[in-house]
Amino acid sequence: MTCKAYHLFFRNLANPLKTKIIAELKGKPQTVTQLTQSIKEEQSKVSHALMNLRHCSIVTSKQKGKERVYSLNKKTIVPILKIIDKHRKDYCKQECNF
Amino acid sequence: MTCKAYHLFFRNLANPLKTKIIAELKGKPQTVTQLTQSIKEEQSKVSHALMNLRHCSIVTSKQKGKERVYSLNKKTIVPILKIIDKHRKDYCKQECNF
DNA sequence: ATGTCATATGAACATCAAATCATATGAATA
DNA sequence: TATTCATATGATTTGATGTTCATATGACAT
Repeated sequence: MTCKAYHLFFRNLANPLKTKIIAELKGKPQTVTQLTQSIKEEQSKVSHALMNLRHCSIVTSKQKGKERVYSLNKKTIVPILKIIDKHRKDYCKQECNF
Repeated sequence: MTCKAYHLFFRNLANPLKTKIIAELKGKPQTVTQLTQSIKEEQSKVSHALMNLRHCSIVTSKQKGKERVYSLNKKTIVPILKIIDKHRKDYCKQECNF
């Protein structure tokens, strides 16, 4: 089992910043600036994170004027999020608040 | 979204050693010694990895004489592995061999 | 063409997790 | 209870990953 891209994929779900972004994009597609505002993180952090997410096809982007709009690739992510929720219910106790 | 246990959970899937162990245990429950042999990794590495996996309820263990047998918590993991496979097919190209 | 807004990139640094190594615990058996 | 086999644990080193900051690119408007 040595699929680099595969491990990169899950590293995104192991990272608070990236899951914050995923959660935000679950609501609606957003530009980088919108994201930085809604999750209150620095622009370059967000851009770096989005780059990783894009490489793993977790998000897609399209140019719109001088902005770039990022969308969640729901096809792959939504089923995973469901399992996350289930697992959280089963095994995540009081220390959780998301 | 600040669930520590949740991110710990996915860190396991982001780690080659731990996914190797998961893949091995998919076949059948095994002792630590069996695992170290089948995946050819050091005992303490395997033990440390198993501890993490256990904390996240990805594996369970039961004592059997002086050995300890580890089993995969298939209820949670199998659906995730299915999504992994699908994602691999969709987005993982030639650089993958697992 | 220049300026401005939006985003991306690179390199240096900081942080955290994994590997390592030595040792401890625990169970069984003589 | 001393010994051996099996596994776990702790401390340290190492290595990878995220953060930061400064700067570059790119698109649009003037």
